[in-house]
Amino acid sequence: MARIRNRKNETRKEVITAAAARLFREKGFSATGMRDLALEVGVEAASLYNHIRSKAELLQDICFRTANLFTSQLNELETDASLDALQKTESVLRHHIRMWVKCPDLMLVMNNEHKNLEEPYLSTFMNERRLYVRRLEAIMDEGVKHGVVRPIETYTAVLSLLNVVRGIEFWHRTKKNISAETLEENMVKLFIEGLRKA
Amino acid sequence: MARIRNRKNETRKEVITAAAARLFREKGFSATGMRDLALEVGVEAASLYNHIRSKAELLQDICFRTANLFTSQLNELETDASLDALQKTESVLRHHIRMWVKCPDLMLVMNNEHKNLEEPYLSTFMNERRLYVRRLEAIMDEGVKHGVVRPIETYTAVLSLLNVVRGIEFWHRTKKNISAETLEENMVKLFIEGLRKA
DNA sequence: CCTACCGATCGGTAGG
DNA sequence: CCTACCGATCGGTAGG
Repeated sequence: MARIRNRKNETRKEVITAAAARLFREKGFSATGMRDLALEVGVEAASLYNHIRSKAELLQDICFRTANLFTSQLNELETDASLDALQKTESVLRHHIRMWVKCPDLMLVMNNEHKNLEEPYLSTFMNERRLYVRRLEAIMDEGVKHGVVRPIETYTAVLSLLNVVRGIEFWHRTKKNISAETLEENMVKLFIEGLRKA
Repeated sequence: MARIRNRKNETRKEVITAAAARLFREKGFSATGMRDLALEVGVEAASLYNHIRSKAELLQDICFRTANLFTSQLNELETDASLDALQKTESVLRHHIRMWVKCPDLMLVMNNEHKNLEEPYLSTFMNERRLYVRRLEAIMDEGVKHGVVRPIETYTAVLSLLNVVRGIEFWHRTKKNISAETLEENMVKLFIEGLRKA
């Protein structure tokens, strides 16, 4: 029994989740009503429940599926022996930049609204995030040890990397006259040059 | 008629506002109920209204009073002829770091919850923020022109500066074994070295 | 996918 | 600062 798909080949549930991400971003999870969401999708509120289990489930989907896009990139990267630690760091940074450029709704909801997750999802999410940070730290530590990264407190550097890219939200709003590619190159240069051992 | 103050010399309204900032940070503005706030302060919900006008007013206070701490620092800095543009940038960065270290609740609520402001406050806030960004851009542009800042797209650099420091939220949670001073020096070095003309 | 509706909770007020 | 309470709105369900 094939699911009904729209022109963009999305199932009804995917349409609802994308609309939810947009609204959760704009108004916040808690301030977004199921009636707002229904209006956005073009049905009555009660009809949403034929496709989703609850409002909470929408947030879980958004947070965990987005987080997985980062974990899986890191999985591939860690096993790549052709890159040194600074190159790996740059690759992670570029992945973050591209995600912020491509799907700011998902990134903002994951970053700002995950606190609305219910247990046990909240704890799982926080643990996954902590682990991700530690893995990045390990890469940078290796870079310092091998002399490609300036001797710096790598914990601070990881926190900085994860957050510099949040400026892209602002860039999205104003668009400016600068392309996504230029933005990426500028951010990479700024950050990686701050990191590179002279 | 002197207002009643507690041991920390805070008026009742100040106590309520500080508690509100903590809750708005933890749960978000919309998910925080006046009954939650009342519980935190130790009174009944109805009693809060002897000190504040509305829930919305609490958010306005937090957002605008915090924003003003940045505008006034910038006002002083701009008229200081003894500093070059890179030194001014460093001074702004240090101010941001110290604010995130000192009052993370205010910083997080201002940054994540200002979207819940009602008009005309929302527009006023967004305009003030846009202006602040432009003033920082002007400082960095001057730095590029005078050859103290690496020739980079300064808009990107400003967005980066405003956001690198958000990592401090994470630092607060874990504490690690690194002091606020070390954190500040690390962040400043990382960012300013990325900016400085070689 | 809709109409009709539920119990719970929301921000806030009246009156003392 | 409290008790008592209001209308509105919330997420979600029943039944078709």
